[in-house]
Amino acid sequence: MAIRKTKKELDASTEEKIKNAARSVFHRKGFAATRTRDIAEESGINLALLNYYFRSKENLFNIIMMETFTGFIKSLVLILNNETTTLVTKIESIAEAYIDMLILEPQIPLFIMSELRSNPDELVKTLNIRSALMNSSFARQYQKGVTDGKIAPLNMLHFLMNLLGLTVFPFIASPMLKHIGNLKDAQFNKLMTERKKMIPLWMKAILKTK
Amino acid sequence: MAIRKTKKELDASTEEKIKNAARSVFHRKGFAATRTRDIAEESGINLALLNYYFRSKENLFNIIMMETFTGFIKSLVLILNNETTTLVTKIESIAEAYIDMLILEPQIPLFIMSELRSNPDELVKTLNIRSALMNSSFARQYQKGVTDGKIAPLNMLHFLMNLLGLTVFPFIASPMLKHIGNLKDAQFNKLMTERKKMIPLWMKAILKTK
DNA sequence: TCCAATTTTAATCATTTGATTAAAATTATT
DNA sequence: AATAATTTTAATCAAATGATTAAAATTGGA
Repeated sequence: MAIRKTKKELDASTEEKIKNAARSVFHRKGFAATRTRDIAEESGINLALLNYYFRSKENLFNIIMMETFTGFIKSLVLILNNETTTLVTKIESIAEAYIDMLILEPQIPLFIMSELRSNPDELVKTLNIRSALMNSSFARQYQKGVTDGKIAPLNMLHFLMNLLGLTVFPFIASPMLKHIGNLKDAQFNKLMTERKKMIPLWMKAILKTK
Repeated sequence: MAIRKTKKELDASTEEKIKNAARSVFHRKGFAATRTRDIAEESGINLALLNYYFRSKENLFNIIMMETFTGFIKSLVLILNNETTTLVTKIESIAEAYIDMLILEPQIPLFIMSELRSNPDELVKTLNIRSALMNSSFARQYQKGVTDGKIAPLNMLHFLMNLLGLTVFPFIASPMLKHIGNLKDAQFNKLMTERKKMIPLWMKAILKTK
């Protein structure tokens, strides 16, 4: 006999509907420009339900922000901590994973960076990305490369800025870039897909620069 | 005899005081998070004066946005249109000019990109960066380099993304980067200053990548 | 010095917006 | 089916916010 689910479980749980709408609106407009009524409307619920389930706009936002940020960082940390891959493979994985992700959710980087500007690093500190990166397999491979003279002796942060700059920046600047190149979304995405192969080549060239 | 100035000219013109405060607050918090009262307070004026001089928050914002954006693009267009410099020199000039600018005004890129997301390209179209770039000295040098086989055959937009990504992105991601590297402002700026020399080297390496 | 024009202020409006409340509707339990 | 618990709604509140207005103060010119 089929298991009987409660109504709540059946219709995607109102709570989840609100969160999905909130995620969409917050990502698109940011905290300050988002009205709780926007979220209510987009999720097809009564405004009061938002406060019933989440107590406040701020609380709902913090939940979304936390999920979004951890989701964004998780892939990076996972790849950098993989003990079974080479440094070059890690670069390839990051370019591929992030560009795939960002083609699907292009608003995420700008959302995160904008909101981090107002929120004085609380969240960043909580997740402690520093120790996750500095003790990673990648960090050791990078240091060894430098010591062995196979990598130009450069602060690892430069490496990170370069990799993320090449990968993430185009999505942040996409309104400008689309205009300059007269590109539709599909053409822009095609360019980004090309970069999945190119960025590793470029990063290798950078690593060897003296 | 000394020329007698009107009171308006003497005390930096109320209008200018309001604009300066508005620029500062808008750059820091963005349009939606900015209260007209914030601007009034920061400029030491009565709230009504803002509307007396600028009619509305939106109008004042548009003025600031226009000035900021043109200021940001102007350097780029000027350098790329210089007929007397080589392509490599142009790269060096851009890295140097932008990093110098951004060390002084690090909020500008995030401000521009955030606001461009809501404002569907109106402004971008008005300035018509496309034609300014596509007909530039740089564009011709780049195409010639590709035809002569001295530059890897790549869409010029990739080049632009790379140069701006390496130069501008660190300032957009600075809250995260400062945390990861445990950096104070001065240390961060020192890293950025290092990049003025490194970015041209990296870009040259990228241009040769096949 | 006096007057008209400009600038500034204090008070107030109207709307927007986040949040609450009490009642209604629905669901789960007995 | 009756009752208790949960969920949803409509109405409303209070504070925040952009804007206006009428009066006061200041300024520049006659």
